[in-house]
Amino acid sequence: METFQSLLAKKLSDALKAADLPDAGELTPASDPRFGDYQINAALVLGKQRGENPRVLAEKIVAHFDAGDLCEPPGVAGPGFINFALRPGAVGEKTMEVLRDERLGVTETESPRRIVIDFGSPNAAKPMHVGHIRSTLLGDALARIAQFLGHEVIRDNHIGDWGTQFGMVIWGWKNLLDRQALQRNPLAEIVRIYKETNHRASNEPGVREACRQELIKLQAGDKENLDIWNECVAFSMQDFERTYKVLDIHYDIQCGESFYHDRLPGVVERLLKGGIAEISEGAVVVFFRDVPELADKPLIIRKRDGGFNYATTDIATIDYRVNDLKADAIWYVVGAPQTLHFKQIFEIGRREGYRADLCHIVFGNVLGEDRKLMKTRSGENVPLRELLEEACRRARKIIDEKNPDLGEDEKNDIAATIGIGAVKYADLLQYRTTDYIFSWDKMLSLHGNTAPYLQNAYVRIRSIFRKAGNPPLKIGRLIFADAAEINLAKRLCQFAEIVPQVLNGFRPNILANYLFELANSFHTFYEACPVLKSEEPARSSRLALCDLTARVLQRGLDLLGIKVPERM
RNA sequence: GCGCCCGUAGCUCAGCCGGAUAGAGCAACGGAUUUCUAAUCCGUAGGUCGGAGGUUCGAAUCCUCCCGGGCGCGCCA
Repeated sequence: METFQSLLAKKLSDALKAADLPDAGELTPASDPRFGDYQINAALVLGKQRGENPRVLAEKIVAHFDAGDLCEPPGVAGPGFINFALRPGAVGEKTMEVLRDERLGVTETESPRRIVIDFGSPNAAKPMHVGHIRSTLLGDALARIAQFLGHEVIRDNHIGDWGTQFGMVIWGWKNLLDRQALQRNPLAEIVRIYKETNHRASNEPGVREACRQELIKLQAGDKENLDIWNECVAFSMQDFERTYKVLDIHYDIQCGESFYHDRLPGVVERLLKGGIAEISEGAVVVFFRDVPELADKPLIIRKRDGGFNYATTDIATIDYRVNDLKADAIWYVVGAPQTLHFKQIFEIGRREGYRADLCHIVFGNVLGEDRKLMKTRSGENVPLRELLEEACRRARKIIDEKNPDLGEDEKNDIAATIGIGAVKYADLLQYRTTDYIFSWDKMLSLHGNTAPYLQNAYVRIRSIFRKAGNPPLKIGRLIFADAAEINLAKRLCQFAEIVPQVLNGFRPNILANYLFELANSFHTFYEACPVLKSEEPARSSRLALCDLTARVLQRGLDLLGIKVPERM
């Protein structure tokens, strides 16, 4: 479906051609409502290129512009902007078109790609904590949006299940394990033995060496150690799954580090043979002498002791995703500290001749309200499950105050929808690279740009339809008697313009912001325009606007991984 | 030392491939409620966009330097 933006862009292109000018500038929403709905700076750009007066050029373009029924004849303003104001009739028709469209006007991409999205990636033998939340939420949202836009998405959980920590876990398992505690809470017991072993290993050289030996045995395929490892990983996965269920996160594949274990020797051999890697000080190293930025940043892919490290694994991972999964693009949703690492890894990918589009999608830290990395009072990472439970608990408390008559089960369901939604929305609302200050009070606030605010707009609409007995929509034509109605309609038409932009720079925050503005426009409409009490044909028209608003809110929030309640 | 990221209203943040008078939310202040859920709406006030130069008709945005904060830089992941 064409958007207003694409329609205007076409007409503008025609006008430029007719005026014997090349395409230039960018058609954007008007920076101020006083300038209309859209604007373009083409005349300014062309004026600069050709050394001509931009206002004269703008007049020339406008003279050739065929507005049709779409908009008023465009005006020239300021230094040479061309402003477009949509005609109400065109807004009405476009809104009806969106109303009839399952996809709410969003067209699928013309160049679908197969995209592997690597996000989440917790470490086995440790519970998930706040440090995993941004990668998980951001990756999931990008996956949902890319999929909706018609890409083939493979969500991959690259679990850290083969690190050196398993030497300690296995030693602890053999020497410290409390079987009963394991049965009660497996992951907690694994964490306990890991911590205790870690503590002892740093004080007792004998324990340290014993752990090293356990790791070597594991990597050599020792049956007993492999069994222990398998059990630990299984317990971890169960724990992750519980959290993923709460968060409504789903993976297509979960190829952790261990999946690549037996491919590592081949990777090193190939890179050595291809001249990409060389031996230096006993280790196998890749140098990037011709890349200024990396010239003094070599990458070790096999340690002097013959062991492999995570760089080797990541190269093997690219191999698999490109050669076996046939990925056109791989998106790594991984924190900013690993920027250098991915530059190195991607450069190796290029040297291997891979054409896939490799992106490191960085994001900032989660900070506490003291502006330092978010930790518990005792200085440990905040377990994700506890954080999510706290969100639901707080949401529940507010529901008890606001709507005490709801049933117990419904209250709990709503609390989960609101609490989890609040956590997700607060995170996604912010541009991903900025550090994010975690604040319960802000995200669950009853006021402002929060998930509950957006959910409330949806709930108000559902309430209207319940009260009206869920009548079938009578789709006649829309009536714009009040400014709030046409403003809402224009906003609804913008959904199709916003969604594709999210992938340009990986910015779910622009979708979150759009949804806030939509909810805001709706609330204004809601205050100004009674729906059920109004006479026909306004009543049907307003019901249609309500219905479409609900659908856009629901779909938009769904693209962010957020659910909506029917009541709250 | 080198490299990357960040510095915008009292607070939290948008805006950053140059464009019109720099926008939200919170907090503050003033209004609106016989409610289709006030978890709402309307309004007021609040800024040398860290600083200094430069490019440009035009700079929060691009370039250089400086200050301040974070992170990363060969055998952890």
